[in-house]
Formats: sequence, C-alpha cells, structure tokens
Amino acid sequence: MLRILRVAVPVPVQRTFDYLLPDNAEDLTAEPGVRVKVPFGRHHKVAYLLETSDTTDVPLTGLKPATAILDARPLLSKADLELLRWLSRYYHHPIGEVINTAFPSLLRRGGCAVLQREKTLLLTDTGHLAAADQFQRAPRQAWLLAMLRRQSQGLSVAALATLEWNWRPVVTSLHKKGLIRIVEQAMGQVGEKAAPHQPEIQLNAAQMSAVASVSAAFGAYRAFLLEGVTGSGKTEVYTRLVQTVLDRGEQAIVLLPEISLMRQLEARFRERFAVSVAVFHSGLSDAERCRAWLRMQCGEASVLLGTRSAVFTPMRKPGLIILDEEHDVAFKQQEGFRFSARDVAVIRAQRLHIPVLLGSATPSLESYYNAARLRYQPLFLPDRAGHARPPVFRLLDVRNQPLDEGLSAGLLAMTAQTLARGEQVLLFLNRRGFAPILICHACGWVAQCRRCDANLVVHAGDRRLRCHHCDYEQALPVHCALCQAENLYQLGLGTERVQQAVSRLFPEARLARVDRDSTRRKGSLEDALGRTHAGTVDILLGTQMLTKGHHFPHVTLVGILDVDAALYSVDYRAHERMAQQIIQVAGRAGREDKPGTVVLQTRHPDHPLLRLLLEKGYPSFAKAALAERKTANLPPYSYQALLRAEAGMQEAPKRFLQRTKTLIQGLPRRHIDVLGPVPAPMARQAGRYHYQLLLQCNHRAHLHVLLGRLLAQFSTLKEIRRVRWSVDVDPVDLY
DNA sequence: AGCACGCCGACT
DNA sequence: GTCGGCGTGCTC
Repeated sequence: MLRILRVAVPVPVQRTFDYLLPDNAEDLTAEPGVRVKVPFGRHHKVAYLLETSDTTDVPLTGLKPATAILDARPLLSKADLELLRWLSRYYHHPIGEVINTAFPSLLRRGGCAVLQREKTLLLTDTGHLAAADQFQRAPRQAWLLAMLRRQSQGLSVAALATLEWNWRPVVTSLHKKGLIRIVEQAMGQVGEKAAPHQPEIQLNAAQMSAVASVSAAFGAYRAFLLEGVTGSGKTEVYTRLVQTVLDRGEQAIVLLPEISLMRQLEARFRERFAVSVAVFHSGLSDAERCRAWLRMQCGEASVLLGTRSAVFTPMRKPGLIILDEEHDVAFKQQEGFRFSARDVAVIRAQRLHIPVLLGSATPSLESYYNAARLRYQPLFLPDRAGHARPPVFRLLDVRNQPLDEGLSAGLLAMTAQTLARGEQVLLFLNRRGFAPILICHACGWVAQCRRCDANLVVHAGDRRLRCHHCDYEQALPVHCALCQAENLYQLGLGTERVQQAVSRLFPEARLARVDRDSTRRKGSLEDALGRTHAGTVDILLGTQMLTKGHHFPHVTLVGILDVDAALYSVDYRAHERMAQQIIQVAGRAGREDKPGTVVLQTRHPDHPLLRLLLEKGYPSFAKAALAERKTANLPPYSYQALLRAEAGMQEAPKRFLQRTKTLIQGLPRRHIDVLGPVPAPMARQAGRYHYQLLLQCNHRAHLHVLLGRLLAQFSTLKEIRRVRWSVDVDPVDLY
C-alpha cells in the first residue's frame, strides 16, 4: 500500500516532506500532481504531491497525516511535474516555490480547481427572427425575448432567479418552440463565440516556408528561431501555425514579453479562431487568471496568450509553444525563482515532444548561437510585407555641433522638412523626467537619493525630484542643500525637457509624449497611440515604450537622440541591447511608398559595432558581437551563475560572499572562475547594500555540480542569517 | 518563509 | 525579579 505522500511544500528549503494519507481517506488514491493540504509547523499549507511511496526515512511516529487531498485528478501532468522538478535542480531553487509559480494564486491558496459553470439562455436564429405579435397572449415570453435581444451574451439562469415571478414555465415554452437554447458555460466567459471569418491573407514565399517547416515538426520536439524584420509578417505566421495546431485538435501557448502587446494579438486571434482563446497576465484579477489556467488545463480553451509565467500553464493536448520578441529581457524573472521563460519554453517543448517557435526581429546573441549550432532551426522572413522598403540609417556626427536641448541643427532641419511634407516624426530618448542631474553651480553639490547610489531626477511637470530606483521623492528645492545658494542647475536631458524644447521650436506641431510618467493614467498610452495613428499628432516623443509593438506608418523620420551612453557602458550586454533598441525603434517607421529615415546623433560616428549595425544590418552586428563574446569567453561561450547578497549593513553581504568564496575554494572545482565579491553596479538600493559573486565556467555541468555542493553547505555559514541572498543561473543583467 | 525556543539588558 | 531583543534551528 502506497500510504506515504511525498509532497513539495512552498517554503524556501530544497527538500520534500512525507505525510500519511488523510485519516478519513484510507481508500483514497492520490496521484502525483494533485494539491494536498498539510499541517506544516503550526500552520496548514497547500502543498503538491510529487509521488506516493510505501517507505519513508522519517520515523513513523514523526509522520503526520495530510489534512485533505484537494483535487480528485492531477492538475499537472507527469511530464510537467518532471519539468518543474528538473527546473528546481537547474535553477537551484526550492521545489515547492518552483511549483507555486506554475499555479495561479487562487489555486496556490487552496481554491477550487473545478470551473464554475452556469446555465445560460441564448437566442436561437429562429428566436432572433420571431415576430413580436405572436406573443400577444404571452407577455412574459415576449418580455424575456426582448431581454435576450438586448443581451447578446445571453442571460444566466442565476440572473433570472432575481425575478419575482415564476420564470421556469416561460423558459420551458420558449425552449420547446426552439426560440432559445440553454448552454452550460464557464462563469464569466463571454457569450457566443464570434463566427470566425478567415480573411485569406496571401502569405509570401518566406512566410509559407516558415509555416511549412514548423508544421512538418508537429508531434515531435524541434526548436525554431524565426528571424523576421519588423513588419515582415511574423504575426501571420503565428496565426497560421496556431490554426494548424487547432485543426489537429491540439492546444497552443503564445507568449509575449509584456501586457501592452497582448491586446492586438488577442483581437486578431479572437477574430480568426472559432475556439476559445484564453488570456493570462498580471493585468487580470486572480479569478480571471485562475479561470484561464483551468480552461487550458481541462482543454476547454485551445489557445493561451500570456506573459512570462504563462509558460507553465498545463495543456491537455499540447501542440505548440510560440514565444515572440524572444530577445526581450522581460522573459527573465528577476526575483525569487529566476527562470527564463524562453529557456523554459524550449525545455518544456522538448519534454512534451512538441515544436517551439522563438521569434524576433533582433534575436538575442544566445539564440543566434543556438541557431548556428543547429540546436534551433533558423527561419527567415527577410521582406517587409507589401514591399515596404527598409529604413535608411544616417549617423549624425554631433561633435562640436551646437545642441539645443540635445537636438542638433541637422536633426531639427530634417524634422522641419518632414513636418512640412505633412509626415510624422518620432523622437527617441530612453530617459524620462526633465533632467537627470540637479547640481549646485556655487559648490558642486548634486541632489542624490538618500537610500540609493543614484542621482535624483528633476521632474518639471509637477516640480519634484524623484529617485528612479526607489519610491523617494521630494519637492524641487530652490536652494542648495549644502551652501544654500539659489544657483541650482538642471543638467542633462530627459523626455520632458525635449518636449519643452520641441514645443518651443515647433510651436505649430502637435506633440505627444509617451513614457512611464505620461502614461500613468489608464488609457493614456492607447490615447497617444490612437492619436498618432489617426494623424492628429505630428511629433511623437518617448522612451523605449515606443519600441514595442506598435507600427506607425505615417512616421517617416526617427530621431535617436543619444546612442553614446550605451556604447561605453560597463555591461557586456549593453551593445546587444543598444543594437536591438535601434533596430526595434527604426522598425516603427515607414511604409510602402515612404521609406523611413533613421537619424542617430552620436559623438562616436566611427564606432565599429555601430557602423557595422547600420551598414550591414543586425545579423552582421550579431556575428561580430558574438565573436567579441568568444574572445572574451563570455556567454554564450561560457556559463554563468551569479550569487547575490543584500543587507541593510554594508559589511554583511560582502563578508557573506567572501566566506562563500572561501567555501568554494575548499570544494573540488574544475576550471571555475570566481569573480568578486564586488558591489553591485548600483550598490545601494532603497537603503540596502548589494554585493555579488560571479561564477563562470566553460562547462555547464561543472558549474552546476559546484552550485549544488555549495548550496548544500550554505547552512554552515553563520553569515547567511544576516543577508538576503539568491542564486541567479544564467543571469541576464548583473544588477 | 514563519515560528518557537533560548539566553542577555532596561523596566513595573 | 520580569518583558523582550533577535540569534538559531526546524518544519514530515
């Protein structure tokens, strides 16, 4: 008899716990993948059953019975459970917390995992057509029909229950006449599915070939990297592939890096597919997320559109995983269980024996590398749909040029010409606020955050100083905090300042600014984008928010105000990100008859990587950047793990990581470089000191073994109690 | 993560 | 003499 339940409890320990079957359920069979309520310490927790056993290492007297088995059937398949256990080992993160991230919060808290259904009344076609005069002797039937005509989503039986008269016979006779039908549907699910119309968009040769390649792989694992320039029709490829998956009676997960990109794709899918599309992201309520998850899990929904954590959503009949904008760092979780949704998608596809498609106009260097080694099959969409021409790049040397709030005469002249032609201009500056520095002209004092190693940013709109790394803010001071002089200078450029300059220089132009500050109010981003599309905006100004998703066909000039900061950053990934950002923002502009021009202001017009990017394109840039990585033995040519530690006191994290390093040096360690401990790039954040220790190795397995041994000995370090620490396997940034 | 247990300073 | 600080260790 398998009476021992081996469960994962969501606590930060890399260990499982054994329980007996619940007292009242001796005959109950529990399969791995169900949730179990267990007494844990002095509380009860929702845990996950990993396996049942007839043996245990725990003395039998120490075993407690579980309180309840929460699910009749497993919520996770064996394959997904194995995947999560594997991820727990790979990322060196506690199994209970790893499984937790795969579940919606409602289910984590023990909520019911059965979709609530209700009976809903809908009009039939005959019901729609029924003439009113045939109900002269049945006013209640007439009334109900009229109600249903106004409610395209139908009426729930629960809503009828509020009526004061007996509605049942009325419903029965309408049903007998065939005027209404009664359906069972998940609560909150929006009424009738719109009939899918299939606007047969003609695919070009490259699109057809991409669709054919992926389609040929259905039913088995294969990873694809779809490299498609902006506007080359990646979305249509995704749509066709999802359609094919649906035709096979299977399900698909489509992942995007952020919520704002979801609306368009959701609309597209809903109009194209007859089946129900589920959506999963943090903008939804717990109940909505739980419903989406369960509908995928039970197979009621066939397509899930989601962000990062949706990569774990169970599928009844897995068919395909698509991950768009695969280069986006938002796919990497930056706290707790630090997984990369991109890598998880690939590994999950492998274990589920289904294809996975990664798409981007600017693939990450890692993915290029994997494509070069044929771990991913490369697919290309080289042409912009509808023969639109690619943008023309121009490097504008601004050395010794007078700049008016960061705008060179050359860029201003081109802006004026573009506006005169009645076309739109997009100005890109990846820094919000008015000025990044407030400095005293008398004594040199600079306004700094008290809790972070960062300068306070001047915000002119509401005359405040803000820290962009914590929530600190204050009123804009009039005099210096040090010498009291009323001689404060606002140094540097932010979007607010450029906005001010642009409205002074082009008083006639209609201007829209898009950054985190200007779009704080709900709907204001959509408003600005809508006005741009409608043509009631002449100059669109903003941060990287503009580089995502939307295409602006009437924009024919893109000005990138400052590329120099990224050229000389200490972060070895800065070049890659800069290139992706330039190509992505450039891709926003132009259309068939009016190719876009992209102007980059720089003081380093001869920078080799920048020139390569603009003259030969992103793939050549990527090749060169990869060669640099190889020379420096950086990822993807080596493997990294970052140990981070933070505390309110400066010494604690430093000493902890120093002791960790000593511990590592005492372990058998094959060719693993240990760098640090060093302060994090911004050591003090929100009053806490951050340090890090970087482990690097040319063999993933060696690094992995070392990490395992190291973490097993972590508890022997007494310094560990004074810090908050974490392991980041395959870190994407060193902050 | 919680939470209890346990051993040393300022208070009814 | 107690209340409570947070260091240490455990949770089947």
